Amino acid sequence: MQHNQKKINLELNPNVSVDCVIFGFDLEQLTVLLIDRGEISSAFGPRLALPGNLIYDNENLDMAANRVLDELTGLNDIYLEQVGAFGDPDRIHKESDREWLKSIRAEPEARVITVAYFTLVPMSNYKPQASSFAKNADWMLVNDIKELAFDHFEILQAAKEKLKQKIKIQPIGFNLLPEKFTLSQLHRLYESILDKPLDKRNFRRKIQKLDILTSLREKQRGVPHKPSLLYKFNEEKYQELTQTGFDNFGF
Amino acid sequence: MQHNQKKINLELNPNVSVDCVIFGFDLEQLTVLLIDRGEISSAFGPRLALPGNLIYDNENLDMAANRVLDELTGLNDIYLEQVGAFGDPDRIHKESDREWLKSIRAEPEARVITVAYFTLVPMSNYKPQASSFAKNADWMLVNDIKELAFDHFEILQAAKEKLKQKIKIQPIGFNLLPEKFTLSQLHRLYESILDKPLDKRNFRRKIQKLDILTSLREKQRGVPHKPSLLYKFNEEKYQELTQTGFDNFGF
DNA sequence: TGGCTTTGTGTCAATTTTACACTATCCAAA
DNA sequence: TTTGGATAGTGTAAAATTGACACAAAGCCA
Repeated sequence: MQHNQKKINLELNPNVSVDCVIFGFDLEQLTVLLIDRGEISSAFGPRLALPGNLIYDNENLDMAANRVLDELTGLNDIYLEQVGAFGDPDRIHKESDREWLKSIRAEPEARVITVAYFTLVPMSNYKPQASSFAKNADWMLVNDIKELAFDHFEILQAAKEKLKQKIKIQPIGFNLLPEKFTLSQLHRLYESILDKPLDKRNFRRKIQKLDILTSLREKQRGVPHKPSLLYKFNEEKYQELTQTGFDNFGF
Repeated sequence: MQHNQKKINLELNPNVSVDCVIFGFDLEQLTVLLIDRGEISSAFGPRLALPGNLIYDNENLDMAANRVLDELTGLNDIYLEQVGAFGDPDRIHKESDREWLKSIRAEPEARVITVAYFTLVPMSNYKPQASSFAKNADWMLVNDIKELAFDHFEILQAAKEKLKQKIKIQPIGFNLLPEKFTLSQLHRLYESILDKPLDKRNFRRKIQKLDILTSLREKQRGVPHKPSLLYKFNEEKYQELTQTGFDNFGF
């Protein structure tokens, strides 16, 4: 999908940007989509950054996040949720970041507030294609990331927290797992996001009780061990729970 | 440094504002602090708005929120938590809002993204004093508010949700109740925020189990009914719970 | 055939939740 | 002084939930 540039032909707003934290899951590990800013930024600091850029004056923030993500990585039509606004005046303090901004911005010294968004997608369905000022765009293991441009590492931490909270309150997985999946895969998904081990039997019990799974009369094939039963989501229940949530606490 | 930033730093950033949702509690009901924008805005729409204004180019968002709140209402030194960013291009769509902006802004038509903050304070300790473009500033019952300037009603709803979430996860009340308070007062506090009745006995049991209350050997005086025992917070435990939270769910 | 790997399953004790009703104590008014 | 009005304070039993824990079953492969 190409965005119609005629709709967005006003000026860039020099003071507001959006950044996207796109988490990916490949049935094994949690990753995040980063762009490589190339040589210019490499002299003094990290080349990697979250995909993000200034917004246009006439687009809303959600649209801007989707547009920017598309422009830098080719991913589009993704539902994004807000993490929050980040706007320390000195968030551009690394020398490498300043140099790089000079190469891509009309007003590289302008004060910028950024609004961060996040989501979680199945890696296999989204093959990033770098363009614009992104020299490369690829999934990186979340737990391997130590440093990022600007305040992006801080934003990543905040997004991880949001994701952890979200998974405790809403079902996630519909789009992340294949249509037919095993309970072990769902189990690994939760462990990856919460970043801690969960008891197998207790996990299964809890999930079953939510009543969002339909057991298929079908087994895994070709695995060198006992094959797992396959399940699919009960879409109706799933949607319902997405609305109501399954908050457990609460006076 | 290519050019001198000092001039710019003293200017308002025309594109970014902050708005504050200050909830108040008076041992009875939940209120929110609003400003009256006066006659200019009244011809076509609501006069009431959340306290908010543009940020300066060299202040961070948290500081800006505190400054703006102080300037408009006289309240200061309040810890504010972020709700999120709101930035529809058409958030200034009411005629009354446009007219009003013309009277206070250098660039009344500029696209503005606002970052909303919220907190909860004891009403009795904070007596708002309107100044700047606020003609008046006062506490209004949250449940009575039907309409506000710009997208402030939407912001208020979001802040209410955040507050509900927060109260389920962290102790709130230390600053809201008098040093010595009754369990009924704490009970009303929770009911006001969650906006639903809570069973008295179950509420008391749960609170007691948190072990943050110290029972005093002292009774209420002068009430026309059985006097309540007074309690105070165990500050140490309270601080601890503020850090760790008391999340209950969770795999 | 045996070994490797992962699946799938049940129970018990401890804790937590929910629903529910009556007596005690103070003030004020008669 | 008595009475009525108002709120405080208290316990229990049934149901649901949590957490800890171990072993047999099923498929592949060498």
